[in-house]
Amino acid sequence: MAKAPRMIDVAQAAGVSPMTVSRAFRRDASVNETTRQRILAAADALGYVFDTTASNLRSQRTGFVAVTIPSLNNANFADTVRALSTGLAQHDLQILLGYTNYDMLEEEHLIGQFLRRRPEAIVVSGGKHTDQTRRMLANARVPVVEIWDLPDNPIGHVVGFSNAAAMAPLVAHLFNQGYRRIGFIGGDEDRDTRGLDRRRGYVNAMTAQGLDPRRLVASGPPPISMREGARAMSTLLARYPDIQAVICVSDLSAFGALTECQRRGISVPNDIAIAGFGDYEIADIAVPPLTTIDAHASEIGQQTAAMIVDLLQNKASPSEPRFLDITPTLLVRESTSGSGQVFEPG
Amino acid sequence: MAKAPRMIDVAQAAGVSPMTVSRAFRRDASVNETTRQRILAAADALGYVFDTTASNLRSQRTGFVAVTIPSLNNANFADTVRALSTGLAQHDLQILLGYTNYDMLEEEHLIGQFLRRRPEAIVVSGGKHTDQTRRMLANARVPVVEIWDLPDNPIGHVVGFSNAAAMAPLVAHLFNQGYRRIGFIGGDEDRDTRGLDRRRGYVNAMTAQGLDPRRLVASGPPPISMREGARAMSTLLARYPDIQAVICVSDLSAFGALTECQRRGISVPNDIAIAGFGDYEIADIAVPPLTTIDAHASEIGQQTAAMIVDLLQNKASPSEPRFLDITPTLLVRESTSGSGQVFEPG
DNA sequence: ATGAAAGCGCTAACAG
DNA sequence: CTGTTAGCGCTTTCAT
Repeated sequence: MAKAPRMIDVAQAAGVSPMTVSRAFRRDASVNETTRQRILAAADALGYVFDTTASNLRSQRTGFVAVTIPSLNNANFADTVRALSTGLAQHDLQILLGYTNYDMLEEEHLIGQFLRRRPEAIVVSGGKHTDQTRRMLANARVPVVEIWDLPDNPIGHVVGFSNAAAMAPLVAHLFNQGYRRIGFIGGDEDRDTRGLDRRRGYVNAMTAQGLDPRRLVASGPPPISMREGARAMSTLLARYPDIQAVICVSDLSAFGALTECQRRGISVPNDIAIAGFGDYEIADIAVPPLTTIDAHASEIGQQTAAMIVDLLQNKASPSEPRFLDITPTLLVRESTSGSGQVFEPG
Repeated sequence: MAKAPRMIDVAQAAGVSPMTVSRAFRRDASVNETTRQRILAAADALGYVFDTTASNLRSQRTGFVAVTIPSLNNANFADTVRALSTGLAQHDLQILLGYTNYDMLEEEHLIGQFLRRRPEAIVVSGGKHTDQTRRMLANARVPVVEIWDLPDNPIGHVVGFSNAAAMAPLVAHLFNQGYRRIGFIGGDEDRDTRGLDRRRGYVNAMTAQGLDPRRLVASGPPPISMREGARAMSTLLARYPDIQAVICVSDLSAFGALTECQRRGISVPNDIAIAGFGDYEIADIAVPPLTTIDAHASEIGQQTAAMIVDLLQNKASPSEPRFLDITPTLLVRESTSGSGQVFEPG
């Protein structure tokens, strides 16, 4: 079993210099088409595999984009990553994916590891990070994009939305439907920053409507689960028997809450209305379908990819931080008595 | 804005040679603890970030393990990847994750790209690949592990189970419960190889029990969705009105089927029994809870990580291909009239 | 425990 | 369109 062939072996086999082989393996390079074919054939015959490792060092470009998300197993983040990945792949950029498990220290560790691999851009979920993480990102000398949030004090660029503001149209919708005693399930864990933001948004919106915002039940630490949603619904029913409607931090807990109602013979939406967040498939197919908020996960990924590609192409002129607000959309479904129309928040 | 510091800058600041800095940045290296502290302090002061890119080239080790899965947004694969990632991280191995979108040509492309990055091991989902992919993997000079399947003709190592054989205990269970007219939803798309295997397993098991295995309905191309499960249930009810029980290729389609029954006022399991595959959270929390098959997704990831770590440590002696069968477990729940006990298939 | 020399495999920069 | 030279930033190897 011989040693793996290198570029110089291909060059010799094809009767050219290594430089020409190098050019032949890139798209933009100016190599005679006939020569190129001969080189690729020689490479194939030898079983040559291009060594990105050496290329990266010499060219000072890795083609990596580091991405951290809280959880791998979350349809929303998966959609964002998929769109991001697709958009980046068209420009030969490859995602280096890490999940933080909703832990800012884990994120710090991941970012530290990723930076050593010299990514060309960095994407982080959320706007809350440890000081050390902020420092590392600020010094990273590559574009940083915070997604799925609208941080007060962004590190670099932003593609996201306000998790707090997103709740207002939903509270308004429930109010318009006649609901007054509206509860909230989820988001009292420090780690679940987006959950906390939604909870805060609920409190603000309720207060603004002159309603009592204190019917709050935790749904356990992230990741948000259906089971915890069901348990929280139990607690809510015991603690606030007069409850008329409940907003859940996620469609997963919302569905869990719905099942708890089913088990108890409580009719949704006749007895209690339920709404979620995220427009997961379960929300659409549940019986009854759940009112929810579409955060446009794919579009966040798509726009982030576009932004990164653009930033890398114009890297000579370090542009201003960009701030892209992808406003979520309220989807009214039967679980809150609606008739299925879509409201774009004002 | 000065150039990013290199190892030699840290060496000068700490009054040592670059070689000592290099050693200080690795765990096993023999560097005086005082010196090490001085070096790390100097590195910190300079804002030095270790360059893995150069390290990779010189040491001919990247720390990458390439992993391809069909879909990012699938709780089973996510669980496997999480366990795999955790197990590998303890040995400074980092996953390079790609998703094939259930497309063997996409897989081929991904593997080709990944090989250029010189991964130290490769993990692929399933045992069906293009010839070109098989060739690339066979020539990769690193361990290859096929997971989530038990291929007839493995490329290298295997950690998985027979998707076909997994169906037998479920068919037997339904038979024992008295069901005879049992249908199957899912898996007639070429791309969905595991779905096809389960369908084949259903046909085999039904035939073995002397039952009619022809009540089959497709549930569309992967990824498997709840919506398609509901649609397939409609078709099944129209086509085979005498149906008593239905096995679905996944818990997602099983839940979709359940919702279709709910919409039609069909009682599960009184009128029709429903079973799924994968032990997704939805199966446990649905009303009624769904009988399913736990494929032990996390354990597959864990065992794969352990195998890779072991193979890399003993790389001097190229061992025999290893073949690890992680037998799935049948979980009987209310949706098939069971009372909740667990059967380990004989 | 530390250092000096050499080079991993490719490509930037320049030349023609 | 193609070639030559040098070197990316680390670590292997050998020495002390």
